[in-house]
Amino acid sequence: MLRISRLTDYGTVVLAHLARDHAGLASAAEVAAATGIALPTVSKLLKSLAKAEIVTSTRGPHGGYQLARDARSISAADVIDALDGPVSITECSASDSNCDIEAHCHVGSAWQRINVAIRRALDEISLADLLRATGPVPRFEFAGLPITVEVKR
Amino acid sequence: MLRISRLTDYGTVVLAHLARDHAGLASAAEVAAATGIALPTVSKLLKSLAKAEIVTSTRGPHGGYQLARDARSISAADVIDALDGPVSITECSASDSNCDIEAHCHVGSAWQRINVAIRRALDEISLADLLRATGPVPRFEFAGLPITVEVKR
DNA sequence: CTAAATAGGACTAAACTAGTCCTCTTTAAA
DNA sequence: TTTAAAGAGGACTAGTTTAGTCCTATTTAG
Repeated sequence: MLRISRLTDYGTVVLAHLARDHAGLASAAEVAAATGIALPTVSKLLKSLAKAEIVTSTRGPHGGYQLARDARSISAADVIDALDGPVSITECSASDSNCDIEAHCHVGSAWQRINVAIRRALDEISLADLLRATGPVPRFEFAGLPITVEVKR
Repeated sequence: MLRISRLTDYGTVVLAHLARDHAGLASAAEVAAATGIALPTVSKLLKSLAKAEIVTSTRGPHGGYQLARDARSISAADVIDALDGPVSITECSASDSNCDIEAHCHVGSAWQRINVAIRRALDEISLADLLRATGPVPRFEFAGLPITVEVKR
């Protein structure tokens, strides 16, 4: 597993549409038509994204949504935060840790370190990067060893 | 979200116990007592880990489990694969993609690139690394920019 | 032979997710 | 000033997933 929710995935598709069609306002209905995602779902997504200030909304006739800032200033982490809640790889890396086995746990900090690293990587990936069909594959390092990235399976 | 399941988290705790207590066989009951995780759950975890050849099992009285190989040769990705199924950040990055909106999707490859990168990072983190309470925080790079890792929120 | 241990899988309850729908508010235009 | 197009906010439901338990079979040391 270790996956983002389908809504977050759809969210990036919706944002991608707004970023491409950067002329201005697009209504939820327009986005739904363009992306093939059901209107109530698009509407829900855009409302969440507006609340997170990733898009701005305009009410009334001819209203709609548009990106609140440049696509390069919107990170994958922003989108995940808005739609899936904060990234935390384990329950105990979330703030309200009430872990039953904490007293016996010898691995807590390790997952948290991984979490910070993934988090940071997602912070650095912008919507603009997501839009580029081709481009550099992210590179990771661990413990000082550079790692070249290839598809493995 | 973007989190591993609680079972996988517990799995690392169980493996940590086996790695620390490297004298040899430990029964599921012993591990349960040492970790504070309920016996049926520990048992289930160890069965899955045995199937994935991360631990070896010995039946009969005085039987139990032990690591199948050195803790440095067991990666976080191995554990996640065994307990959570293969890592794939979105549904369509899994092999059996049957995405309804594929025709409209402009972001597919991007998540897959992120997925590969996270996957690769998890491949490089060993159980031995997880056990070190302190140690280097993983570093990531994206698009050639080195990123220093700090706790951000 | 017996008992300690794992193997395998069925099953249930709880939690979470996705998706829909309803009512209210805002606002442009007739 | 009225109307209708749009978003805001939230309640609700169905479906899926996950966690956890339990039962029966198999293996094997003593």
